[in-house]
Amino acid sequence: MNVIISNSSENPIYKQIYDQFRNQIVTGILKEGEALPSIRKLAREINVSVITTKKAYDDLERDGFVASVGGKGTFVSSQSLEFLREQKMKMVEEKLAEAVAEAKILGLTCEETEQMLELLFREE
Amino acid sequence: MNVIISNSSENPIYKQIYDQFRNQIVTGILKEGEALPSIRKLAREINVSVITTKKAYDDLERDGFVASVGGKGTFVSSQSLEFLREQKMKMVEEKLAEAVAEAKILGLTCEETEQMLELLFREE
Amino acid sequence: MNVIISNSSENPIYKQIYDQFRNQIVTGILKEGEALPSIRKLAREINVSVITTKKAYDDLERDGFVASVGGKGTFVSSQSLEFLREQKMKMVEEKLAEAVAEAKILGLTCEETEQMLELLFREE
Amino acid sequence: MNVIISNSSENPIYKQIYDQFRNQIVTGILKEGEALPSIRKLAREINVSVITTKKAYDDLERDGFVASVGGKGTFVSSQSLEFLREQKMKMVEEKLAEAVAEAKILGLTCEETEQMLELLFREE
DNA sequence: GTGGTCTAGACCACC
DNA sequence: GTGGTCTAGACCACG
Repeated sequence: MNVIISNSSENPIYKQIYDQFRNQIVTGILKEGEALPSIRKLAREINVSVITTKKAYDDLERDGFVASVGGKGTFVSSQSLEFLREQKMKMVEEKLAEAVAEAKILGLTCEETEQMLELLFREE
Repeated sequence: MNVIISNSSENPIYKQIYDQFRNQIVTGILKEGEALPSIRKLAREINVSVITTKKAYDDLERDGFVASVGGKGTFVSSQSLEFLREQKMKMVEEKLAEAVAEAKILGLTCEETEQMLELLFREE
Repeated sequence: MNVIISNSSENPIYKQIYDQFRNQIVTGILKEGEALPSIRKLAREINVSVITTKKAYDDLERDGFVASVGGKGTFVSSQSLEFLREQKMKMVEEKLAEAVAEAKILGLTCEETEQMLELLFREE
Repeated sequence: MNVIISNSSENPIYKQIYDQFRNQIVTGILKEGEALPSIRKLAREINVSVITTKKAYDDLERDGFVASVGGKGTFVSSQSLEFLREQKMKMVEEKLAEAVAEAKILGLTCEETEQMLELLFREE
């Protein structure tokens, strides 16, 4: 199973599930047409309520990453590489924008911030 | 009044108050020894409950930015420039680390991420 | 219920709750992973406001004794015996330091103070 | 002036004044019949309200340490050495009792606590 | 059910 | 006036 849940995370469980599948889809680990585990099977394996896995799958479907087929299962939607790339950029950009906003407020220069970014990239 | 509250923000009100005063302190807008508005005056002006402003001030005190003196008021603590600089870095680094983690997961290179950062810095 | 509140105590109620849970944790009566009563259940049982029990739990969390998990409950954190022993020592030392300061001001010798301590220990 | 006030102390100002005069009396620094500074003079010198110094003097009088003579001033009461010694012991004992109570709750032995006391005595 | 947040009042000690 | 504490409700997200 490619989903790992942390009870101590600040993120709600349904969001953790959502994020991990979305990441696997945009990075190509889960490919177009591939089936996700059934909500019940997943719920059993990671020990959460079916309601919780259902909510994660609903959100994935709402955002166009998967499609539910009644009585069959849930499958990765077909998407252009373009779309996937855009999604990736958007996800990083959101987080990055917050950091930049903070840096601006605090009067850090672009160069200082870049140095921090490089350090963080090399780490770990 | 130097505090602006957004009810539609995902951040709780007390956090918004906390953030804004913390920003003003680390950037030197509020200086050592200066008084913050009283919890009741602030509560009145931004239309929130006293308990909410109190919680923000409690958190600021816990983190060493201000000191509350019963019957007197709440004042910016004296702290080294060192400390302020460290705080600034820490605040940006936290956000930046999230962005970098996301970028790594999605397979972006350090250079690509830096380009996005530069763009965001120039913007707006 | 292992919590007893005195309205006539000089300590605020949230502090009384905090102290009693902290004591039970450092002495091992409450063990790692064990659940504390929910803030609402506790509030009902000892007849105080929810906000008061919440404040006690917040403080316990801030000091690393428990972890609150939204929608789940509040649980004793895992911590080393080392940490617990240190906490114990710190708690007694704080009070003892006050007594020693007073004794010094008043010109009592170490021996005199020790005798008082022994008497107090044998008592009751 | 033998009174020092700390605005950052958790003790209210009137209590700080009370404590310092009481200490000076029981240790014999202020002797029987000696005059305390007038409430107004003291208030001016330590920069607090007259109401505050008045409250401290009232409490000292209530507890038998000084006597106010209308239009004259405030003077240290005559007291037996016996009484002073008892007061001293009582003051230390109160603080010590708290420490011992805490130590007992936490399962520390008398010997362990004595060792801490000795350490604290030698320090500083 | 749980915790997280918030409101609109209130009383107190202190200055 | 100030901060410190408390109450008795309420709504929300989460499971």
